[in-house]
Amino acid sequence: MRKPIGGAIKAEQNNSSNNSSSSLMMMKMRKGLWSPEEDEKLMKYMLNNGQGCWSDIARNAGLQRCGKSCRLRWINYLRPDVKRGAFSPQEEQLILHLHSLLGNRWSQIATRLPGRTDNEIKNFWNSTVKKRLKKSTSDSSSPNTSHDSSSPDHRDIMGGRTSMQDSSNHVMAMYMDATQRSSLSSSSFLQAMNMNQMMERFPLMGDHDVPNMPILNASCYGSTQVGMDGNGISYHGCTYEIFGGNLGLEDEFFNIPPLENMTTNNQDTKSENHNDRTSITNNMNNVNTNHCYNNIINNNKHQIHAITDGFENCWEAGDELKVEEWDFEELMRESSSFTSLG
DNA sequence: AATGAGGGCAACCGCTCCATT
DNA sequence: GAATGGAGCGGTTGCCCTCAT
Repeated sequence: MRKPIGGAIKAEQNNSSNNSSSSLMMMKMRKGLWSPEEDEKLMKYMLNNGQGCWSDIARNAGLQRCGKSCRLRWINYLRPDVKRGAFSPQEEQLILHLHSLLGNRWSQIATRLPGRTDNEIKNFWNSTVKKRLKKSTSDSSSPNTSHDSSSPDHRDIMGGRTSMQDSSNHVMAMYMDATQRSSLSSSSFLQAMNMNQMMERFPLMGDHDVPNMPILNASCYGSTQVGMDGNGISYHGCTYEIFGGNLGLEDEFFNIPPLENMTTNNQDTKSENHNDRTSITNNMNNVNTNHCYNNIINNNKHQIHAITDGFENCWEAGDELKVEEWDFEELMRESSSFTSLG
């Protein structure tokens, strides 16, 4: 909602009939783009006095802005540690990953990307990533794409494809369910769509001849391990493209944890929307470490076949990968270790 | 060179949460 | 317990820029 600089001073819309100080303040409140002078004022004030009550800051800094506006400007633009410029492939990957965990909780995602603001990430998602997802969806829905799962070649590779498709539907349903319950936005729906496509391209999950292999039920979905190379997702040594590839992360793992996590432990529907922000974080901070996940990450970080080892370890151990056993903080440490953001 | 479309991004809006009174 | 105000969050808007025509 960019407005002309200096254009929207409400005083001009009112006359002097209202004499209260608060009204005067409101009358003088400036909106729209920040001028360099305003930036300088706010920056100086913040550096000298530090953060406090934002309405006081606005007043004391001599700004005709509301505290809210000052806060936003500081956080999104003036803060010394704010990182600007294009997102690196690693950052992109981490955003995708975190979004699969957290949905549109941009502030939560932003805390995992040093120097990036929630607004920036949100904008990035709403423009770039959504576009890619849409493109990816339309590409794969095209009957002539190289990923056409109905092609004979593909079918050869896709042993057990039928179950995969059923399973991916399951995932979709699950995801949708989680989406509904957690009030996630349409972007999550898009992502779910994309996840389905991804799942359709993972032949070996359906091919995995392990009795009782719980293909893509909520638990297994939670531990779906996907390796990344420069061109996309690798699974059992096969490479599948997502988002047109080029997401980097050579020889590294990319875990797609279950979105179900986010809700099964938060059945209290009141926790949804805003107040589940904290409950989710707290929940994740308090969960026990999923040893299966840690086995995979810690012991087999750079080996594709480790993925299946991880699965088998899980099921041999008879683990029901309960969603509450998933250690978010641990994951984040691992994530940061393989994304080397800076 | 002119212009229209689309994308990127900064900033506002409305809402909720939380602390204080 | 209710009211109030500040802070923070996600959604949305609309201006500016770039690019295709």
